Amino acid sequence: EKTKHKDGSSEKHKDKHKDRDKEKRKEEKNKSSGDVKIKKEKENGFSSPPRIKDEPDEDGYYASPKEDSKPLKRPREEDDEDYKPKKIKTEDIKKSKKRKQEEEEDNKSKKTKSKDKRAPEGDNKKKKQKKEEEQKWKWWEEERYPEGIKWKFLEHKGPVFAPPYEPLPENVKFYYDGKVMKLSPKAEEVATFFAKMLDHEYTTKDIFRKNFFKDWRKEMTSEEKSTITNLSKCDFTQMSQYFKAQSEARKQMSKEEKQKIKEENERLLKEYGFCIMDNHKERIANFKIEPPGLFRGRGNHPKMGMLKRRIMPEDIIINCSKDSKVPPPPPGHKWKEVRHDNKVTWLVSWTENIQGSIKYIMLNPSSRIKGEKDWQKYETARRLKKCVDKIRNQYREDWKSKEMKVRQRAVALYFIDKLALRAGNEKEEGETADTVGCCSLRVEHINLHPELDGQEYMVEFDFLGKDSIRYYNKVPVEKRVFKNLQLFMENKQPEDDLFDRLNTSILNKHLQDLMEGLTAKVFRTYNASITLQQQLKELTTPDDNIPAKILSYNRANRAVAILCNHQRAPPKTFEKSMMNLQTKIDAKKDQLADARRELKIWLPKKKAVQRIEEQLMKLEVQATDREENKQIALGTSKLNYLDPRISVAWCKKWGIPVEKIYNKTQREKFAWAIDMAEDDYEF
DNA sequence: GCGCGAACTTAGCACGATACAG
DNA sequence: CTGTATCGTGCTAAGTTCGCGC
Repeated sequence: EKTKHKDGSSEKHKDKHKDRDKEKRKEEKNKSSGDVKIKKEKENGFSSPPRIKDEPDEDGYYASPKEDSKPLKRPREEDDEDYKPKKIKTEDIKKSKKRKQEEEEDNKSKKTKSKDKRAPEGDNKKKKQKKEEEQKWKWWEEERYPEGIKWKFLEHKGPVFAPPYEPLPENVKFYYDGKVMKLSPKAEEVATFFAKMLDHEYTTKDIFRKNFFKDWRKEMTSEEKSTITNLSKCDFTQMSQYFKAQSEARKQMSKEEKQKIKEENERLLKEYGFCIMDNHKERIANFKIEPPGLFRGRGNHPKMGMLKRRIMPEDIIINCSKDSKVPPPPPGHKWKEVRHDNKVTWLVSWTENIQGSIKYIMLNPSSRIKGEKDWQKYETARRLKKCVDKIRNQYREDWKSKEMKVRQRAVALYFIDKLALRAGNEKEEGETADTVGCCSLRVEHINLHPELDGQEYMVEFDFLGKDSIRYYNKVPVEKRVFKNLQLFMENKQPEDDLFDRLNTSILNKHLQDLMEGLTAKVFRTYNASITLQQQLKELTTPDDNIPAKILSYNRANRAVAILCNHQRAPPKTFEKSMMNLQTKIDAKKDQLADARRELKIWLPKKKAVQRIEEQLMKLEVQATDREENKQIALGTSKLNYLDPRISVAWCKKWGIPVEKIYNKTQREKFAWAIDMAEDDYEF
């Protein structure tokens, strides 16, 4: 009975999606065809990491032998316990009880040994060697604040505003309907935004033009408004050429001029790029306010072309501590508000005019406040590791449930787990591009094949996900899942929701019951990290040299990127650069042949031959790596999904310098992991 | 339980800086 | 030394999650 659809559910959804233009959507992003598809299929084995291997081994897992010798002072989960009693909120107390049972033993063995760094209020180290100390500050060895409190002291200089508009020189003309027309400053500024984009394809798109023109007219004087009634009669070519010349001139600048600009940027960074948070100087991520311009969303965005207005001090909310020096607004201006909220991490905020959402200035990933959160994220994923088998068994049971919503939840969770899909919140139609995640999948996004490519129960996914990146995948599923999907699709239109009894809120609430802190995205983190760990084990050959090992690392990384569908447009110069590399390889081969010939005559050349062999090998590895990486982006997973301790441990185990894996910025972000992970770290 | 805003993480791309080849 | 390929960074859009008020 209960598995039947509610009456009218189909109707409701039909209505909701009625004017979506399916065809356009399909066309939108076909860049992900060909190679990626093939690779995806080839490496699909990685999509569902081998379950058996992942089982935590009861004894060895929680306490790794090395842990004792480490001054790991703040085992996260323990700390939580410490702080919980102080909390007032009933919900937190409930949580803490639950957690106590579940995982008290985790990290138990980690002793807090080193004595020097405890005091958080900046003691003896405050003054002496300040710079060096700051650079090396190991926040991960200090105590955390109780949950909810983000800082005690915060001082900063406020944001850097976009440079003011510089009117065009007199000789740069704008023509309307063939006649020269002098625009008012405001109208001119907006016109220049359009002129700068003239070469982009999207200035030819109807929506873009319509949105732009509407917003442009708002900036015009009434006279301009009455004259300029048709965008197609506007001639921006002189403006466009002027800007091209400008950017050309910038490139041609002398060394001194470039140096001057560089110095100016450094000055800005020094002055505005840092804040003081709790006795430490921390780098700010985005201290510059976004300049005005024309909005270009990703994919087929209904608001493309709209004017992103200039942000003024009067729009700005400053957040800092009461006892700090409040940054002064620019002369003649006032802040919208100054507040002192230490329950949040941002320093500056304003409301943006396209979606009406709030934008923030926050700290750099290397900061304590971001790093702690990142660390915590991976600890949550590791907790999932401990109970993932139970959860998997549970959702498999739920496939048989009498209740439709339980079945839908269980199938959705299966997708999230197996395919690392995103949760998929509902989106307001007409506000953003039409993209979906798991819970918001529609019937039209999947195709069921009882048999395909020689496999049974195949599901073919084809939809646009975050950033309108296409997700295309064919996966075999269990019979029960297949049957359920058939049931969910019964009597529905293509534009109806596949999971009509489910949304992210319902799903996450359920997950919360399965494990504290569990949400849909934890599965992505967990599966990404466990895949990396498992792939590294599988792919690393002990006898390989360093370049070959790094290729293995990149391949493991790639498996994750494919799992998470992190694509990129193939670099514009890809073919060319591959050819260059091939040329080099051929040259190296010749050189090797020559050297070998000489060797026969003159034995001491042996070393030279070896060197050339090594160089050749390096080049070949590089070529393979590049080819395999054509449309895969490794950065996103490396930065957001892979527990850095896995990579650090791998580097230590095989004697690979960590610089080969992480560049400077990444090493700063992952300083905590580089410092604490030993070669035997287990995710 | 729902809708909504706030806060914070995740995302790809453009472009400038840097390395490298000629 | 200069032009070009590659790499790193900045930018900011687009997600997820949480908590609040009804």
